[in-house]
Formats: sequence, C-alpha cells, structure tokens
Amino acid sequence: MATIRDVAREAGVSIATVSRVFNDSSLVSEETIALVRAVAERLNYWPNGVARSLITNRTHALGVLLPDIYGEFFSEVIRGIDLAARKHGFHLLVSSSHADSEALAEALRSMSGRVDGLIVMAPDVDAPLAIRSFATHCPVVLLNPGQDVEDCDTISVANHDGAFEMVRHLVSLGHQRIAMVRGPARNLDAEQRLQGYHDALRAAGLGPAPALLEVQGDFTEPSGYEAAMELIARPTRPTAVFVGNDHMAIGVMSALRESGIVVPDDLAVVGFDDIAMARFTSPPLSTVRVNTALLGERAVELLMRAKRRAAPGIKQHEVLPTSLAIRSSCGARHGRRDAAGRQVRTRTTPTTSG
Amino acid sequence: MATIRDVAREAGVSIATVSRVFNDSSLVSEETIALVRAVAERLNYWPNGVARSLITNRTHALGVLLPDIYGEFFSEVIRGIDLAARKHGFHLLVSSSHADSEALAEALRSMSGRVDGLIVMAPDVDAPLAIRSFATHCPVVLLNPGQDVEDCDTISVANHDGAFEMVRHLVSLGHQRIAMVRGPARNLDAEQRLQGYHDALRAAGLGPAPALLEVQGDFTEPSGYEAAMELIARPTRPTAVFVGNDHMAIGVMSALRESGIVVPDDLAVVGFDDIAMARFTSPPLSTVRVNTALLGERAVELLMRAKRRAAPGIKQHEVLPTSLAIRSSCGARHGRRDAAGRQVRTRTTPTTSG
DNA sequence: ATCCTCCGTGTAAACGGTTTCACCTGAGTC
DNA sequence: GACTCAGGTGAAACCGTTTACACGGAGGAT
Repeated sequence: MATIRDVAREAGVSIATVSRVFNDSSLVSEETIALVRAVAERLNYWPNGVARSLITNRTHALGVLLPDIYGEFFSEVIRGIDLAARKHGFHLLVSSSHADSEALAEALRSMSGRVDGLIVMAPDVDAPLAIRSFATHCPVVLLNPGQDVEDCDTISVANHDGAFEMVRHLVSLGHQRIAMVRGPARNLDAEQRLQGYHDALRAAGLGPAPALLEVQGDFTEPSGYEAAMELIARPTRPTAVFVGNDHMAIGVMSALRESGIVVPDDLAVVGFDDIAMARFTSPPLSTVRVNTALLGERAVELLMRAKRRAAPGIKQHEVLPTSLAIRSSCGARHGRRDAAGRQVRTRTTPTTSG
Repeated sequence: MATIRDVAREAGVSIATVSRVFNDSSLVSEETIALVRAVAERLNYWPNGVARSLITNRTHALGVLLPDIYGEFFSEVIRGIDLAARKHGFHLLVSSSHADSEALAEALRSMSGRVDGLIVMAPDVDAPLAIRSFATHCPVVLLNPGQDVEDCDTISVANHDGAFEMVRHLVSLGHQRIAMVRGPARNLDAEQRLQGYHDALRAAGLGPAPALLEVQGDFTEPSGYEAAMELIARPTRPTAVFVGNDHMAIGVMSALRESGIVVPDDLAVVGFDDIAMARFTSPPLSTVRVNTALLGERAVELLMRAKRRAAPGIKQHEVLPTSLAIRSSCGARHGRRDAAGRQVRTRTTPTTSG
C-alpha cells in the first residue's frame, strides 16, 4: 500500500502538502493540487484511516454493543442506527457479546480509542462500572437501560404508557377479565409493561392486580406457549390476554390453536413491539407499535448532540412514544379480513435481494 | 485518558515494559507485572486500539458493506457474520449504503487501513474496480456476487439447485402447469432461480419454458401481489406457482386470498429463502431453505483462511447448499395443521428483549 | 530601497503504541 | 577471576498521518 511519503516523493513535494491536498486545505495552489491528485490516483493512494484517527482523535465510527443473542428487534434497531450514522458519515463498529459483565468490559476495552461514541443495548445489564468509566471520556447512549441511570444519556421505550393504552383498549372492547403474560423478572421493559397493565386495570376500576390472571414468561416464543397452557388450565379463564411481547404472543396463539380456542372469539390476544411477523399471524396480531428503527436513529442523534455539547454534566433521557397497531386478534376488527389483508400488503418494507 | 507514558512514569519503569505487560510477553518478572497491572488499574489505563493497529497493522475488525436498503435477509447474514467474527475475536465495521459505485468506492476508501478483511454484499453491483484494487492488499469475500468473479473469494447460494429441487417437488405432487414469478432482471440470484425452474421443467418433460406462465417481479412484496393478479388474469391458469423469493410469495398469497383463490387447493404456492415469516403465513409457506446465518459464518471463515493462506493467487468459490422446507402452501402436507403449529413453536430462536 | 503582508510550501514534532537491539546484572562454569 | 549466558530492562526507531511553526519570495505601501 502506498503511503503519503511515496506520493510526496513521486510528486516532488513534501508530505505536508500531500496531506493538505487530502484535507481540502485552501492553502495549496491549483497546480499542486492537480499534480498530487494525479500521482495519488496513479499510486492508488488513500490516507490511512488508522493513522489519521491517531493524530486527529476522531474515528468516524460509532460503537454498538449488543446483547448475546439478538433477534428481529435488535436487527431493526441496528438498521435504524446504521441509517442515521450514515447520514452523518459514520460507520458502525458492532460487537455482540456479553453474557457477563466481564465480557462486556472486555468488549468495551477493545473499543477504546476506536470509536467517537457508543451505543449500548443490554437490557439486563445495569450499566456496570466499565460503561461509566468509558462514559467519562466518550459519549455513551444507553438504549433501554436496565434501570434508571444518571451517568449516561439514555433513550427508552414508553413501555408503561404503551401497555396502559393497550389494556385500556381491551377494556373499551368490553373485556373485564384481562390476563397478562409477563416478561422475565429483573428486566425493566417487562416490569414497566406489567406496571402499565396494573395501572390500566386500576384506572378502569378492575384492579387491584389479579394474581390468578398473571403468568410468567421470558420473552421467548416457547415460554409464551407454556404460559398460555398454564393460563387456560386455571379455574377462571380470562376473555383477553395482554402478552409481554410479540414473540410470546405468537407462542400463545399456537397454544390456543392447538387447544381449540378461537382467537379472538374465545380469547382476545394482544402483544407488544409490533415485529414484522405480527401482521402475518392468523389472525393478525394486535400489538403495541414501537418504531424500532427510530429508536436507533434517536440514539445516534443523541450522540451527535452530546459531542457538540459543551457541558458533559447534563445528561439527556429520551422516551420514545408508542402507538397501538390494532389488527384482528383483539376482536376490534373481527370479520374484516379483507381490510387486514390489504393492510398487510401495503405496510411491508421491500427487500433488495433474495 | 491515561497513556502508556503515564503508567510507565507512575510505575517507575519504561514504556517498553508496560507494553510488554499488556502483550503477555514472558520476559517480564512477576513483580514488575503485578506492579504495572496495579498502576494501570488505578489509572484506568488500557492500550489505545488505534495506536496499536497503526504499528501492528492489525485491527481485529472486519468490514461489512451492505446494499442500500436491507431487510430480514441481510440482518440475518450480519448476525451470522457477527457470531463467527466474535468467535475469532473480531469486531465488525459495518457500512450500509452504496446506491452507485461511487458511494461504494467512498465507503471502501474510508475502510482503508481500518479492517483486516472485507465482506461485500451487493447483489446488483458487479464488483467494480474499487473492490478489486482493495482486494490486492486485503482479503475480500463477495457474498452472492452479481456475476462470476475471479479476483476475489466468493460465497453464494445454490440458487439453481434449490429452484430445481423445489420445482421437481411440485412435479412430484402431480402439478403440470407450474408458473414462476421471477425476480428483477440483471440480478444473479433471480436469473439462477429462473434457470433452475426451466431446467426442472425440462427434466420433467414439461419444457420448454412456457412464456405464458412467467411473470416479472422485483423481489418486493407488492410486486408479488401485482404478479399474482396478472397471472390469474391470463387464459391458462397454473395449478402451482414458484415464486422467486418469500417476500413476493407473501404478496402472491394476499392477492390470491383477495381473489377467493384457496391455497393450496386451487393453486399451490412456494417461495425461496425461508425467511422467518414463512412459517406464519396462512397456510404456512413451503419454500427453499437457505441457512442465511451460515452464509455469513462461512464468509468469515473464508476470510480467516485467506489471511493464513500464503499464495493469494488462488481464489476460493464456495456454494452454500439449500434444502426444501415443506409446509402446507404446496399441498404436500395439506390438512396436517397441528404438526405445522408444533413445528412453528420449536423452530423459532429466542429473543432477549422486547 | 526598506518594510510588511500574504501566500505557498517545507521541517519537524506530535499522536500512543510495538519491537529491535543493546545493556546490565547475577549466576554458573572452567 | 575471567568468561559465558540468559533473563530482565531501557533507549530509540518506527507505524502513517496532521499541524504548528518557520521560511522564502512576490508585491504593495511608505
């Protein structure tokens, strides 16, 4: 690979001049620019990014730390991040990872100096020391932090309000016995959704929280299946069930189908997240829509703002609002299959390849 | 941020010694190691990755170039890449983009020196000059290259064979008039699948290719919808349709449902890719399974091997085999709904969060 | 003619590490 | 006691850039 010295020698100028040409400095004469550019082209030269970063202390890269296994939700967030980052001319340095906090610290260390900002998505991890110390010299945004954090900028989903709205919707459809399949304990998303559910019940005069109508899941599809089986085996059967996320809701619907329970006639089912699949279940799943890609986009914007910000003391905490995606599984549109089919057709995003 | 000099001064040793400690050199005494580690911990020091890369010429990062818009297919490939890269201790430097080849060249340049290897996914781009010149000084793997390429390692999907097998399966179910919804012209995936379809028809004694049974799409869901509408309006209606990818197949099935055509009784439908959604359509979509994550994983392995390889002259071209995912939409399992439901439940990968 | 400015360019010092080589010391050998 | 040897350490070169500063020459003002 040709270096700046090769170009300088070949063009008969100093390396400083070559550097100036590639940094659009206005102090170089037209002829010199043309000469240097020509030589660079011929030698197939381009400034080495690493060397550049070392001296300028800017890398034009954002770090992204993902949880160990990630599914559709995270893919979508990454896409949002990527799109936004690209707009600002940034790459993404991605590292999935991090079962334990030692693995996370390790990943963090190896990002050290390589990124201009960091986005951490680790819903179970409560921002350990490693992240905080990283945040002292580099802007960090926590996505869906596992707990309330003061040391970093954060951006999170309006879990409580989304759950509240959805349960209120079920109430408005006439449901009185509304069950919930909860997410994993110690997961903030799960806890906030549960809280929203409780609050909505209470607000509707249906509370306090009916323990017999709550069942535990862990955000995976199989756990939704098990949860549904457990729920329908209980003495008091609900008329509607609010499931902690869409993956579990799909499991719930499989279980119900196998048990001969018709959705939504016998039991209404609603989820949370609005993953792409939600539109394709039968019946299509009503769910709380989270603009996942926007979540990533906002994270990038927050980082960009943090870089410009003079006082690093003040941290920002953004909440991304949700909306209801009402389809057929809750019974609100029951029977209007065609409309649902039509909706399916127009909402999907195109793909480039196969 | 503390530098190596700070640690050296504080510990009363030279920077060389500190460096050795952090590179597990065996030539340092136990006491010195302990001392340096302690000081480093106290100062919160970790070697700067960029400076390290500059001198060692290794970055522990792989570049990933994506097409402009990407959907589920590419997310899945990235996940495979990420998983495999992580196993080797590598990060991913991701850059989506690249409508035109100038944008691609730009992205390529900014990766210059920042990565130890590069994976390019750009199905429409025919490996322009920029990629080739990059490949002269850094291993490059092309994923699903737009054409046959000799200059780089490549890895691609067995499009022809997958299509061939699927059409043969349809034939074995007794279908005689099998239509095809093609992918975009000039897309190699699309062309190879078309070729497989033709060859299978000919092999079954049903060829040559029936022009009246072919209709054009562009791999998007709406285009599948339009294609189906066009197809059923034609005089000779097929009994089965092989759709170029799953996204279009979903569009096809919406169109058929709206038109009152029952799948698979009136018309069998099969797709290609086995995207996650394929199991959730009604009826579940029979399709050609591509192990997408494995595709990414293989790409990483190829890069790792290329780095070890002495002679850079010999390029490898790997083909990833496909298999059939037979569900209900082709009629082969018609009526066995429970089994399908069960399958759905066990195949899905879990997600960590909501 | 002298002095200033301004423009274009070169020199050299960073940036934060790794690594080669030389040096020192103490132990072992004859 | 001189010599070898090996283990531990430090000095300095180097990686490929950017950039502060110096410098020289042209041109205008005095």
